[in-house]
Amino acid sequence: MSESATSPKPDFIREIIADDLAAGKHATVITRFPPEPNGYLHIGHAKSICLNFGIARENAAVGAKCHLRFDDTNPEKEETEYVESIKTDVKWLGFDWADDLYFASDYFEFFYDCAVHLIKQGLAYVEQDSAEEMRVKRGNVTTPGSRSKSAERPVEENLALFGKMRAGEFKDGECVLRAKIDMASSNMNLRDPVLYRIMHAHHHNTGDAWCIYPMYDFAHPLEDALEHITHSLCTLEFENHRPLYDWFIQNCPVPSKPRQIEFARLSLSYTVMSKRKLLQLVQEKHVDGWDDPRLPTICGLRRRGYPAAAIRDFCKRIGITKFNGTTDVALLEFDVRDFLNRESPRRMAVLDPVKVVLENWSAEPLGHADVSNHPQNPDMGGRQVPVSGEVWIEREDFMEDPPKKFYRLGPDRHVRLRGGHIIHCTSFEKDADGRVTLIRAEILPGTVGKDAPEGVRCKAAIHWVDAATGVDAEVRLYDRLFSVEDPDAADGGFLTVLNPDSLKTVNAKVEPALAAAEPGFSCQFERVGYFVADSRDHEPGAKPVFNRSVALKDSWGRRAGA
RNA sequence: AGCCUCAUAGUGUAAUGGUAACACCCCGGAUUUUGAUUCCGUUAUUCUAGGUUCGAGCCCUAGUGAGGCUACCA
Repeated sequence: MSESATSPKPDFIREIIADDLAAGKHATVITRFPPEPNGYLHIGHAKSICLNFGIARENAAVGAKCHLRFDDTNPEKEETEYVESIKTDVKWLGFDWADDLYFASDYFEFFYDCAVHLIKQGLAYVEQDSAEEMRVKRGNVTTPGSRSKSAERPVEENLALFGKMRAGEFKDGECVLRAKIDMASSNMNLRDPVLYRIMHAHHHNTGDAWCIYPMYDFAHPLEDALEHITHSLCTLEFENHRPLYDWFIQNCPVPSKPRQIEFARLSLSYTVMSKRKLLQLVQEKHVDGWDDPRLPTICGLRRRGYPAAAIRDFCKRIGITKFNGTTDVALLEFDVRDFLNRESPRRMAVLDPVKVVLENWSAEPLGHADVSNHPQNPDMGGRQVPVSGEVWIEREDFMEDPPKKFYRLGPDRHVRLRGGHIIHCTSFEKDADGRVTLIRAEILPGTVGKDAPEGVRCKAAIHWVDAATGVDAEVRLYDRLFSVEDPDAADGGFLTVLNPDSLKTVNAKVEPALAAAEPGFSCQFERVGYFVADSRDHEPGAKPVFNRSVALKDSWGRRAGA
């Protein structure tokens, strides 16, 4: 069992698609995930990826597909590094574009032809007003805009001018190509939008072949139509662009008529999701890089130990609507815990060790303890953990003066070493600061695999690591993701870390079986949380490094270890 | 201010015009060789006001609140 097998909720988009299919409007479904390669993917993109690739997968019976298309129409912000990272992350999330990998920049010639077509129809013209003049003449939401003299230029002149734009005879910003639609429209997007601007810039894909680049509004519908996309799914902020999208589909010589449908983007509590701010965090080195485990980037979540299947489960859980809300990260964390709980083997580790000396060990010495890898799933088998007369236990599992409902070790108390004996604490030592330095205890012979004998009160089993064979491991601790104090502050917003102690490193004792953990291996450290062998730092043969992934719930009303 | 979109427990989502529900979170209980898991249970919901209708979360009108648009970004 991996990912929960529940089929996705039939959201409004899937209903539209089902209706279109039933009505014979399309023989199949083709969707697309169209990122601009100007940054790394984050959990918000995962929602879109799961939607688009998910729909394709669900309609595989009619040959549905989902394209991966890089919307690379702005050479200033795009880099090959981002293209590669996006491919990696989409794959890691468990999706496959097969042969359908495209670049908007491969369609530049077609876009150009469409522009020429619009000019010939009298539907586009070369504007020589400056950006500032254009802004002023565009009017505002209450007052209609007005056209410049450029709009009256004859077709032949526009054609010649546009040819010169392409030929590089103008400098950046000297002129643009605009669609001729409606300067009085209540929809600002229709007030003669810019189609092409001049940029003498190097493009990651087309190099220096072009010095004019198409705008998103113009290029996107053409890209969709060219690829025979049936349903073009995008986020809510493009709602007002749909009339323009349809206008281009209507007025350009395109081979198909895609339909744009909008849904709400993901917003997560306590989390920065804007590409701009993520970029800032990375560039200003507030974080370790794009894959810093505190970041909500796909690679960050991966390094943090979030399974791809859990992210997919989460995307199913939150559904698709047009409601603009903020999802609590608790929903995400639940799916991660839920998946890890089912899939991760259990291992023992001690983060803050105190030594326990078992003074009567020779009364019933064990070579090893037999421990189940997953008590709820016997199929995962068990393992033998070496044990001797000295073990490490967690400091917080011993209390000198325990409160009422503390069930673990204390003076003259009993507790079970998981998979081993029940032990009885006989004495302990403290240093000058009152810190416990050593615990002395006795094993109760005959209690391995047996209930506590009559009269012995033992309600808990604690994890431990054998002092003789335990392995030192580096463990990186962190809890919450990054957050912004005031994202919309007048000063541009201050980026703050919710927990400044995040990402601190401690040295832990782990059982020998973990020393050989493969990168990406996740396990549950009993009563402490889920950990993953770091997928980036951990080199085979080196000392293992673990990241704490998601804390277990703690019965004291907080997250364990928080 | 004009136009567009949205509004269901604390959070995310369901509900051919016909008894408002599921999950998460929270709290309580049972089981437990992980204070986890599992199981059971508690609390709490249709933004407001009108209208249509035998009947409205759903349809209509107005209001309120939230988001988007006034880039040669996507």
